[in-house]
Amino acid sequence: MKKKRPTLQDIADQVGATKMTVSRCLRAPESVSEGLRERIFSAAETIGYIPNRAPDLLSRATSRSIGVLVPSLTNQVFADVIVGIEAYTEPAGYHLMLAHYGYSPELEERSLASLLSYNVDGVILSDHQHTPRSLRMLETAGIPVVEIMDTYQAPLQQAVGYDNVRAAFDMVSEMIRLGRHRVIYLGVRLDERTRQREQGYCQAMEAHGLTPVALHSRQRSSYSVGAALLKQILNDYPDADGIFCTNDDVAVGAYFECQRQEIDVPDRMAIAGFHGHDVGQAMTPRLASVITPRQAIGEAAAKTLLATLQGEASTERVLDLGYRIESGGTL
Amino acid sequence: MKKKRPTLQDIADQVGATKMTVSRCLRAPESVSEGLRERIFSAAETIGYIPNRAPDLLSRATSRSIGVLVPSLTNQVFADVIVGIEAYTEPAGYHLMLAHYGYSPELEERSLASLLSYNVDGVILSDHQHTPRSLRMLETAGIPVVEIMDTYQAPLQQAVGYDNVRAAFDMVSEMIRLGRHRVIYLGVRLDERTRQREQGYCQAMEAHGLTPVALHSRQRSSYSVGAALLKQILNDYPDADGIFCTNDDVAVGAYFECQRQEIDVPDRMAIAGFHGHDVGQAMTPRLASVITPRQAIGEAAAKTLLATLQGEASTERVLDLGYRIESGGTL
DNA sequence: CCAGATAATGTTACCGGTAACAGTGCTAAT
DNA sequence: ATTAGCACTGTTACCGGTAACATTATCTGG
Repeated sequence: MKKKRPTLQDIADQVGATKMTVSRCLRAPESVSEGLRERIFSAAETIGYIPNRAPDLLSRATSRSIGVLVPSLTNQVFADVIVGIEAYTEPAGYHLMLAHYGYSPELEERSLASLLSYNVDGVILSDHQHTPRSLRMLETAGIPVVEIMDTYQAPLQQAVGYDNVRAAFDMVSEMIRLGRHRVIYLGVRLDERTRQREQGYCQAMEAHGLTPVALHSRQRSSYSVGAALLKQILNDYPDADGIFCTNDDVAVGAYFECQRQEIDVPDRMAIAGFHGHDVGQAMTPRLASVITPRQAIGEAAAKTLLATLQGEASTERVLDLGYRIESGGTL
Repeated sequence: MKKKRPTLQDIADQVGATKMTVSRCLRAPESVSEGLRERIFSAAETIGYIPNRAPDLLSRATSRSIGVLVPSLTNQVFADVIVGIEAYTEPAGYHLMLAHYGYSPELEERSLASLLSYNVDGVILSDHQHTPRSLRMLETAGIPVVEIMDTYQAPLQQAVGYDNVRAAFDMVSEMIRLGRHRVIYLGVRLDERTRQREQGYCQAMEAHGLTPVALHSRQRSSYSVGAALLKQILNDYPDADGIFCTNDDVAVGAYFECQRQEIDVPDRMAIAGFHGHDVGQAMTPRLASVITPRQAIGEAAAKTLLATLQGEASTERVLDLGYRIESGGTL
């Protein structure tokens, strides 16, 4: 026999009123007479009342929660995004329901179903690739959806991000401009964005009459993958003079390997990463990278979502927050 | 006029049955006649039914969700822990409700109240310092609680972690054993564990008749803080021959600064960190660090919590998962 | 051929807040 | 004195599943 947790009724019993009055008192204290108000508050305190979202949730008002789906929680990129989201949702009294799906649309579907079963008021998705079922669910749920991390051409509803293809194009163009002509692309885990960046890389190379060469690893991104890929390059493409990595982890890992093999960076090998994470920006030489506005993306996505929830008609469908090419000291 | 999302009743209407039958069909298909079963499933499909946790939540059964409170989402440590937790909760059909509190017990209280209002079935806390109100809420909520990241002497219910004081003591002892006698402690953001590690550091120094010196930064942990603190040491304690950092970020930042100033590591300056993150373990020389079982902590915490929820009496209150001293190449 | 088991479905009530509406008692103005 | 008006409190119903119980149809064995 476990004692159940206190309800409004328990407070009401204590002060000799109805739960309706108690409810009112807690939501609009001034609408209840002073004496009663004091007794209600003190009873709530001593009894240890904890508000309960469940009824609200059931009567379809609002769950005051936002579902956030990210491919990975350990990826620093999404940690930054989440911080940005929270910066807006927390003050607004919204709670985040976080789930990750390991870059798999099928798992995304599972997680999405789970989130929707909690009646989230809106969702933020980190990809544009969704299963037909996911699309169905989102449609029938009838809630605001924001897709982040790219300027998707045809967002479900709204998108916030930057142009991955163009960012890669710009970075590789810069490398070529600085005299690199045998730049190799390093990709890991073939997700959407890795492909887009490869596309931008290829476009830049071809625009300058150069031959694109891409190396991939199936493993998840890590420093050691970067190191392994660099070794492979030294072996298979000994005349390569630069690498453009799909993210900073790979780039830093490759740089560490260069250090070990006493390969001069950037003289012998230029290295560029993506995202501009702390490690790369703190080390010497500073890592060349595409600095992406991760936190700003989270903030903008949350802001947009909350605005939509407040019924404010959203003007634009795609919000491009851009990026910045940081040449650092490795080009 | 927005169309509301489909309910069991909608399916029931479609197939000419009651929602009770539909409910049964979805939960135990074999208890419904074959023909009806098929019609129900196909109706559910075409109508786009999404399960709804709200009623369950309200009728106090189970929310099938676990609240997880971490001080920071960007801190790699907790990302790892969360992955460990998910590894257990996800297959069990539990959803995580994540919140962070920026190392502030007051914010922890706020977040906790929010989590409890969603009727989470259990909570995992990353600290042992709680406000009186938080303690009250946990008590009245009457749900399982696991405190992680240390072997707290007197856990609220159960604790999973490692001994921060002893870990620091062991690492510093190792540094002293290797001939370092003027080791300095670098702490950031004075949270509980930073203090515990300082305590272990002091104990080790004093045990060898050495004078402990601690430097602190109020800022949050980062590579640049590590670099800044190292500069300060070179200035204020020019004869220091080693640093023990409260975490790897600070240690790696300090190492980068040594590189810039061409200070030989470890000959002139030994560096040790805490947690054994990827960067430190991937770089050359490998960073000396206390390798903590972060993911295992998450797994064990989730496992314990789920076991308690299943009514299995838990034997031990404190689970010590230990740590490992990695000497790397910086000692 | 019927009692009684068995399978399949229906009925009712409940969880805990709150919207909507309905009092109740008092003051103030006609 | 009557009544409108206001401040305060109470009553009822509802949200959507499902436990518990009731009912009906079907079947089986003596």
